Amino acid sequence: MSRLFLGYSVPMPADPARRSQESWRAILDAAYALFVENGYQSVTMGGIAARAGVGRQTLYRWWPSKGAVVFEAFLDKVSIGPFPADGDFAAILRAYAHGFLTLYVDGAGGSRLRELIGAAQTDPDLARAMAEQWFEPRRAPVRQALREAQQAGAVRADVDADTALDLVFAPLHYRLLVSGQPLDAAYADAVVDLCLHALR
Amino acid sequence: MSRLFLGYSVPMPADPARRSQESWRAILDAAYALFVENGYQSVTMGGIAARAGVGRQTLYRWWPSKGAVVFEAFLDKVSIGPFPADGDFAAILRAYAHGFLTLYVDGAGGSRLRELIGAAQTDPDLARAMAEQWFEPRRAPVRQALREAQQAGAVRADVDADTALDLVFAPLHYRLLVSGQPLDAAYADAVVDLCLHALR
Amino acid sequence: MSRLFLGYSVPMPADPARRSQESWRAILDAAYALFVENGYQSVTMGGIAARAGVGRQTLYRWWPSKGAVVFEAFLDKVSIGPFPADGDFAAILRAYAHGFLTLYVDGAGGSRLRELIGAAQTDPDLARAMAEQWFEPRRAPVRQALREAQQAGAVRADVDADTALDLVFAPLHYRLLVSGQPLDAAYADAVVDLCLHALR
Amino acid sequence: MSRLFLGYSVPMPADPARRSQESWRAILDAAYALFVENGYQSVTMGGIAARAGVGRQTLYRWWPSKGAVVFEAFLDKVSIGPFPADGDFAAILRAYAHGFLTLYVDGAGGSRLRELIGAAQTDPDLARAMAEQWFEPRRAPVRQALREAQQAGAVRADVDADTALDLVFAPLHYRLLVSGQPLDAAYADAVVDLCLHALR
DNA sequence: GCTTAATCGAGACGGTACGTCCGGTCTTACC
DNA sequence: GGTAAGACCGGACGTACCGTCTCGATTAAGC
Repeated sequence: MSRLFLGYSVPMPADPARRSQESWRAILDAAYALFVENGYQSVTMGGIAARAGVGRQTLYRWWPSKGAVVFEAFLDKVSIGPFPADGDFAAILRAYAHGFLTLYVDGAGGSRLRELIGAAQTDPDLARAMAEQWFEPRRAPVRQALREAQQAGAVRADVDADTALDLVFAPLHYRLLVSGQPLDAAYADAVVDLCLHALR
Repeated sequence: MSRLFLGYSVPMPADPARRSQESWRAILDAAYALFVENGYQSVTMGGIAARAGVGRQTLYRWWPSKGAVVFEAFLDKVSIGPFPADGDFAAILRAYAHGFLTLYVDGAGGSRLRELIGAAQTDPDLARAMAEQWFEPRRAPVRQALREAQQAGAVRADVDADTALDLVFAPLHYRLLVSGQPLDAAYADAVVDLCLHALR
Repeated sequence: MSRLFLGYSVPMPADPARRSQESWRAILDAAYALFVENGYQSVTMGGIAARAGVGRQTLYRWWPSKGAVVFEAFLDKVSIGPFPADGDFAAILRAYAHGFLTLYVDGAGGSRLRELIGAAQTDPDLARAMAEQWFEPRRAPVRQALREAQQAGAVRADVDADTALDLVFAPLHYRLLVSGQPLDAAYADAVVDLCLHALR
Repeated sequence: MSRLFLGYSVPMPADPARRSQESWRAILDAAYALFVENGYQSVTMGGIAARAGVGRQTLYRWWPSKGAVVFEAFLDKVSIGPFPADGDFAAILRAYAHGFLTLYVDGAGGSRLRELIGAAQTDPDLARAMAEQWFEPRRAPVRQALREAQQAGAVRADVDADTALDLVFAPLHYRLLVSGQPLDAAYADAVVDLCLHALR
């Protein structure tokens, strides 16, 4: 038997109700602190356990890998938004674009997200967990707003919603992960404008 | 003293003219083979050296890290294009989009590129090298074609060229690296169409 | 408060009358089976508990250590003798020598005794328990017979009884534990003969 | 291919000539110090490596187990004798008996030997190594002296030499390892006297 | 019969040692 | 001086047990 953890399928580790809340808290705190301070690479299972004052086995009992712990710690600490979810579609789009931008550029943990995405390239479970737990929840309201705008006739109805969403989310992450070119407010605005133009 | 290697700054390791061509060849072949067969994570410096029949020190003498060797091996083996560089801008854009798509989806080494990009998230030297040696050379001709199209009046002149390029390159990499949604020809076409619409 | 267990002094664990007879039986059976099958080293408290279908705490409640459980299981299962306790002293000596020999060479649990003696070298409690519960009960009748033989004038009276006993018991255990030389019936006979010669 | 180490058969670890003399010295010193200070049980491979300022892998490269390291360290540090090897057989016997006695009772490392013998009960390689490298070299001169005494007619010629030797060596080790009764000079003398009586 | 307390199976917990793997440096002998 | 070979120190890995602890469920006495 097995259970799902953030999309991970791991051997059933008995009853989650029996796990120690103190240890769980201490582990997430320690993992996040080490992640933010020194970066993903230098986080180690042993280091997290030591900082949390916890046995190493306790980590392995509840998480299958370093990526899983760090990502759960990330989810536990980092939030984005909330943003206006109704009203002008253009404003919604702009709010989200600037929200991501701020997170990636300013935020302590946010600016480390790219390292997590990097780790996910060789860890399919982490990749799935991140897609489901982090990205999709942030795309969903925008997708909803887009559909409403399409029904209202403010946006072309012949475009697949996810493809349209990618038009604005993708460039931000492309600069974050790939191109190395500047990622700033002016760029976010330009992308949003082009996107709106494409969708009109 | 130091020299530049693919953007890496490494301590000057004596006279490059004296390096063994056989070893160099064997190392790149071994590194690429291991990379394609088992993935980036499981490539090790020792493994490359053993497979190449080479001393471990020889790797460290000429490359600063695993990422550097593997990326040079990748550059050595994987190519994309050439694509038509003049004529209809839309056709050029489409050719490039499909070129990347094919590489990432079909190609042996190409489908491993995402792992290299992943590694680059915690290795700034590798990130710079990849941006300069891999991505920029593939963007340059498209940027040139875009500018000519702008001068010809076929494309809006009030858009920054790199931002415009991102509109088509970014979504492909976003789906590759982040979203987990399908990356196929229909998507590439849709993205190109939207992009052209935005730029008209 | 504390109680004595086979020479161990352990914290008093409440009322022994309340202990579960089923668990006690199952534990001794499991411990002995694991000991005989895989040897002392590979016996673990957790392994015993699992095989006995018993909680780990139940072991720790009634026994202070692995050595204590295994030795009690050993005592519970392994016996030697009885041997003729009166009559010719030489015959008694020979009977005991061959009894030990058979146990060590043939017996399932007996041939594992050397491992228990080994463990006792770093566990004073186990050493004491073994001396009192295993070795002394087997020496006592021989000592008694020796003293009677001394009084009857069949054996020199100027020799300390324990020293004399050692002359025959020691070589058997020396070959078992130390020298690695063959331990067989011919050797046992030779030792007994020499011993009798020394004591005449 | 493999090589012999103190009777151990281990996978061939390349050229012993290349091993670091400094590390080798530091390891034996550290192992012996920890052994004498805290006892065999509490010696760990990691502890030896740390105290020696050596990588853990270096231990595993050259020794197959804790027992092997500690025993080599023991051999390196602990000596016994030399004793007079010719002249009166009784005197030789007495010298050896007192030599062992002194080692086991007084000596720092010597009094730990029983723990090594204990470990050997579950480690056949260690048992063999100890028999060949420690015990046999100490028995050999006495065996030689015994044979000369037999030829000179001072000792019965109808007794197997090793059996006769056991008569005096065994009781000392029996009290050390098994019986828990006092091991002192008076006992050693009594044993030697009885032994000489048996052999006359 | 009811309550109360100790024992039971189960298993999570903080630790410690294991033996392996790899990173990056160094040494040696050959070319 | 570059090279193949490989020993070296360091340190992270994931596993196995240790001995303690907490949890309900069960059981057995004493009221």
